[in-house]
Amino acid sequence: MNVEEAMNKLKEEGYKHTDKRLDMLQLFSDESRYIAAKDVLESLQDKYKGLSFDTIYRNLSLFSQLGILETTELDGEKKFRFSCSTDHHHHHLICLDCGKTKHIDECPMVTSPISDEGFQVVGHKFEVYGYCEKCGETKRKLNEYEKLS
Amino acid sequence: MNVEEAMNKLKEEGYKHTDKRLDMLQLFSDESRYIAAKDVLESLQDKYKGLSFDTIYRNLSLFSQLGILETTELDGEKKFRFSCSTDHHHHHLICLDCGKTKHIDECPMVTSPISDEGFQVVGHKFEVYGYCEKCGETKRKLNEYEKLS
DNA sequence: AAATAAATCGGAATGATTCTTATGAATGTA
DNA sequence: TACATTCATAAGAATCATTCCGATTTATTT
Repeated sequence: MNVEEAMNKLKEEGYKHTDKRLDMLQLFSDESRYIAAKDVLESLQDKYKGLSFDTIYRNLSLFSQLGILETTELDGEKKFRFSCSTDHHHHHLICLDCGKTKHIDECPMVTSPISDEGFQVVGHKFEVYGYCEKCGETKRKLNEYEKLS
Repeated sequence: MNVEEAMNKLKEEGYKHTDKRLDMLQLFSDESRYIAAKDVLESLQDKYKGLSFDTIYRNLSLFSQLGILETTELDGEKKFRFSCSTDHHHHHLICLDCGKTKHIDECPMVTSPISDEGFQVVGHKFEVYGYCEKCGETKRKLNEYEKLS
């Protein structure tokens, strides 16, 4: 999935092509990380001065419905990222600071699937959390600084 | 961990013993399921007429800090359950309707641990979602009913 | 260019959670 | 037991993310 494919999908499904939608998709396509609604707004409100939260949320939710974006819930916020183009099922390692992700190819539900007669299984979530190199370094420096004062 | 141990832990750490805390813990100990703050309030406000959300949230967060409760975020809400007494690391299968849980003994981070030089890993989440027997049955019946009308 | 259906704005409404301030309750000590 | 101290609580205000609504604007179709 890329921006062009996503825009085509929108048109196919009867949704309109707008500059805001294009820019939103471009934003996600540029970064392999989870982004919250407020960050999307922030990125675009220079270009679109009256940009409303409603527009952001409506489009994020539309994009998710259409499979253009993946979503997760973290730290009290819904976060979104461009759907990975790899065609195999996978999970992510996620930076708790900046949302940056890395693929995890193994899926526990594939390697040792959970099934239970008492439960009808409909989905699963496997996420590994940590700090990416950059954010880890920032934390280390801040920590050092704190110790000085 | 049981209610008594939890109350002892509170005292050890300098927190006071109150009836509300006891009842909250009792509520969790009775049920092996994830419960949201509003449900805790609902369960206790017959007995404690002026019971405030603040009390619930403050205590839930205290219990979590002390390791008395486990927590997860689901459907836009923080949910809590009594810490499992088993001493080995494990995960849960969770009913999306009522929060009921079942243990999953296998952990993907143990069977095939994820590590990455670029990321400093600090945690992970593995949850399987579904519907328990009871809620699945309810859904089936509702569905049938919808078709009739 | 006009018609129409969808998208957007702006702000109000909602729902979960946290904060604040004054009051009340539990514990330790005399 | 009485008192002081410290923690816990109530009530409601404040905050934050998210959704909803009515009026207006824009993209597409004709």
